[in-house]
Amino acid sequence: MTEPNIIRIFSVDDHPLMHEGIAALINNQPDMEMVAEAFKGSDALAQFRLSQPDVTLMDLRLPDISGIDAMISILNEFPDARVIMLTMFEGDVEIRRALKSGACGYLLKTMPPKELVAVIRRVHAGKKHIPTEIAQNLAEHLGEETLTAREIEVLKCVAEGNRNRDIGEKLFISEETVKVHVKHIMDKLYASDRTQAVAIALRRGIIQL
Amino acid sequence: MTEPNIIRIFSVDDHPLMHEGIAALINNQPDMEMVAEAFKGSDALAQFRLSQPDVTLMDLRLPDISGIDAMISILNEFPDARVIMLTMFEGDVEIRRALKSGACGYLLKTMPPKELVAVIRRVHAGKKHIPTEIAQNLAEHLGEETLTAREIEVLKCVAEGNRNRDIGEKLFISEETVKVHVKHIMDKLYASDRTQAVAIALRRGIIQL
DNA sequence: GCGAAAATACCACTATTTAAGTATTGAAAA
DNA sequence: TTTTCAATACTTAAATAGTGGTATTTTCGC
Repeated sequence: MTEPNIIRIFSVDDHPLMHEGIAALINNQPDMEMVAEAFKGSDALAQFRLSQPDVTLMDLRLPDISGIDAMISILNEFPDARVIMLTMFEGDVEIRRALKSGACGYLLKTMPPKELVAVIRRVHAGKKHIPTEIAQNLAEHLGEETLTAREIEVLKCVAEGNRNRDIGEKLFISEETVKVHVKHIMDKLYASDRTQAVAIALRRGIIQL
Repeated sequence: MTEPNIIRIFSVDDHPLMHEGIAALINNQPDMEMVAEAFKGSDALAQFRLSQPDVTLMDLRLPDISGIDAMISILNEFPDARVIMLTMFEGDVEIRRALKSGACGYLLKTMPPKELVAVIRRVHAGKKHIPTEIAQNLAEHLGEETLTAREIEVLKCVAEGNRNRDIGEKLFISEETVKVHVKHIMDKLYASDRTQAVAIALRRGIIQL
């Protein structure tokens, strides 16, 4: 039914125009074929089941669930699925999470089309691929400690303008404990105060608005 | 040289894939034609001069200068240019600035392709177009006061984690004056503290990281 | 089970921010 | 030209945040 040696591609993206662009590019390659499209994370698994693609291009930011979670649900059922994360730009935290969760590549949408098809071929051949641009960003924060789940919870409250006392009440812990968390957060993010901590966390994708 | 009644379109976007998508869409329309492309804001004016398009699609976020500034430089030389701002999503401040600077429309990249071509036709016919989605967002912040240039300067320093005293030294004003500015900023943004002020300003596009 | 890391709590102290006023100056707008 | 707005400066007092300790409990990986 399908020709041999044709790389079957599935694209998940909520931007119809980006879909068009990717499809035009893919279908111009003699060794590639676009076999399915999804616009929402919740449709991705079903579409994957139907089309059984060789390579999946997954947008990180989707209207319903995160592209990473959509990928995880696919990998859960199809452990051999090869997924390339395709995104505008996110902080190092998202990249790390995507790779740790099993992504075979992580590409910026600003890349030249040639590079995209090259990476698709590499990934299809069983390799992993991270562009130097992104690898550099990863390296910058390599030795740095990551925030714990509790610290992120606290940081979100801080970003909402809550006082330490109110954060304590919300999370059912004492104000003193909140202070300790905030101090650890500032230390880990190299922030001089809570305000800069929030700004840095937003830039790095640790929290979102 | 060019057929009559064909809408000549110029696209400025730093995403090659988006370019492809837009071009594919445009060239599929019987009454439209893609006549030029630019990937940087600094190239936009020169390309415009060469191609003299009917409608320009301008990405807000470009690698070098802002899409708004690129549009302004075009409108400066060609006051009748019709520019549609095309973007992922930005805060209300950017939208306001784009429209005030002379944009004929402001579209989200998440829109269906049909809508894009419809808006291009409307704009080409001399109308302005803002989708309800965006109009709503604009309305939300309608009566709210805008920050002065000085307040934005101060706010940027706040976001960088500076103390009021240090901000004063940086901007050559007294710490007391900084306090007044910060107070006004918080009042205008309905923030309970400087931290939330920064978070809100980032979301609304008043400052960027 | 052991050791490490995380979350919790308390104390005491200092630094900083925030509130709520008044007031002067220059520039822009009506 | 008057009026408004923005920026500037000051004071006082209270609230909040940040620092540096110690210590207990739980959870997780080895």
